[in-house]
Amino acid sequence: MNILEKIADELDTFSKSERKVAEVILSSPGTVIHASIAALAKQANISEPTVNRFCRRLDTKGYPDFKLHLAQSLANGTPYVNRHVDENDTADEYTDKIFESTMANLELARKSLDANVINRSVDVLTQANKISFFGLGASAVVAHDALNKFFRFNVPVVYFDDILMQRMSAINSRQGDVVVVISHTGRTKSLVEVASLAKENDAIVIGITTAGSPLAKECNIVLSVDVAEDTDLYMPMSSRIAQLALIDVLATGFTLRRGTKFRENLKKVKDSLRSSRFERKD
Amino acid sequence: MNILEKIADELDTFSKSERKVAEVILSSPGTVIHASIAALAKQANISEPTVNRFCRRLDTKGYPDFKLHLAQSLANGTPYVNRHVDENDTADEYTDKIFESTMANLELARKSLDANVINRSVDVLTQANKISFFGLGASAVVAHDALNKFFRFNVPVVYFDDILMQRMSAINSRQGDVVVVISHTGRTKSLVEVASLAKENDAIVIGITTAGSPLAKECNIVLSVDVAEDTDLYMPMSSRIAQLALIDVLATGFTLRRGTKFRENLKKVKDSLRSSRFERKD
DNA sequence: TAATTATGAAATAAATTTTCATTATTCTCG
DNA sequence: CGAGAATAATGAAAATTTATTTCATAATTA
Repeated sequence: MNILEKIADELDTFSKSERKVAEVILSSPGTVIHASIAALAKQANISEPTVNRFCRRLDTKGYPDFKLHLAQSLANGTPYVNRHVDENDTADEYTDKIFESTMANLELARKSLDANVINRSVDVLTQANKISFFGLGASAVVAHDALNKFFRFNVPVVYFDDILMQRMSAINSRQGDVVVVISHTGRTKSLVEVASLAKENDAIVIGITTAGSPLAKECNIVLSVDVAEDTDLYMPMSSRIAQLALIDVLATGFTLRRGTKFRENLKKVKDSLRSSRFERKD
Repeated sequence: MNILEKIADELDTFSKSERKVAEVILSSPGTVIHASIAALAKQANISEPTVNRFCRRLDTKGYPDFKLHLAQSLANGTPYVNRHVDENDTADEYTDKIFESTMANLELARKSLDANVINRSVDVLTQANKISFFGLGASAVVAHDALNKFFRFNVPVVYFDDILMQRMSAINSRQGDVVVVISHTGRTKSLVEVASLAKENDAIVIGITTAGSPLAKECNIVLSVDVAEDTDLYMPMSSRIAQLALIDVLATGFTLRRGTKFRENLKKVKDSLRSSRFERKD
């Protein structure tokens, strides 16, 4: 925990003199980090040893160490945090808030990912005869993106955002096929059914969803991506971006696993697009 | 600027001994903040006054002050930077790198966005009779996502990722229509044509693309999103995520502009999905 | 009122900075 | 090119500043 919060938190447990220092620190931490122990003691009208004891009480090694902690708390001024858009925000404000929330959620998502599961997913994907990506609504976008990426790998890959097509495709799957089912909540009935059908037909089912959800239960491998609830404006926002980053991770793992030759191929795919583009003049 | 970056930046301008300290600091800044000036001097095989002079050179008041700055630099974690995936990275490593690069690029994109342009775009979008989103390849995913969002607003909205459909749609556009054309490079010939056609037919064309690109020249409004080049593995990665965040911003701006009543409507749309979902037990 | 805890003055210790002499480097001019 | 003056860089030691410990006293609690 941030040392400033800690001070605020333990304010009641301090002795009279300690509280005096605490208050001085809380009221202008920015000044304190440049003050000597003598200056701070004077400002708080207490003695230097008391300041020193105060520092130790907060699990620091002494005054200089305490200042270090304090400086770090202050530096963390604006870590990326989920900040909610407000009715009266200007364009500048809501733009910042959305970007920050997105970053905060990516950070969260990153922490929640398990490298072992990613490794296993990559294993499975590299060995697949055919890869299918299924999603609905916002998750359809993620599936669509996955198609775009994996399509370049010259692997049979399909993507459906239509319930019926998904069902039919799932029913027709067979051993060696991999089905990636994407749903943030993991509670969309038809998708859960699709996952279950694919599994019954011997496909390996990878779920990009919340751990413990009904969908997760139907999957062989669950890639769970934690993000804060998408409360803003009732639209999925951060969750899909975290999922997209995960797709990038899987695609990257795939190419790394396939080796150098394979990556030269990728370059060819990219170059093949050149003629459809205006040349760069620089 | 972060003092660590500053040290790295000015490395050439240092004297021999100063460079020694600099290197020790850069290689393990976390240790240094807990070291005394004597310890650091010894570690770098130089004298204490040299360390002191080094600190002053970096515009700090002395060694303790320098440590404070250093601590603050460290507090911000490792600021998100573009780190490229390496051949031999483990799953853990490439996952981290991809997430970090993504966040770094979001930060970049955020800085490059102009609130005025966003405001104008939102103005135009809220007044549109019909909104079209066009993109190809990776940008089709972004257009797809935009459809998903704007569809909820109960506005006529379409999305095409097919060149011919895009052309036809563009030709049929009329005054009051808004066409949003998405392309990171802004050099895809057919999309530039589509933009130009739409403009000729009196639609307002908003481009989500790089400033100064051929596409940008055909647009009435250019929302330029700067990101570092997508060099990794020859696939668009960061650019599309920045674009998606921008779509979030536009959608948010849209709902804010439309007012409270409108947002209640959104909630209804969301609630209408409930029956297709498994209930949450908690 | 005794026991405990909190506090500060003074002494000590530690760390940092300054001073200054020495050494290394760069520049100038023959 | 090279000697030597000028300048800059460096470190040893002293001085100073800062932090910590010790211990006696005051305040609080039991």
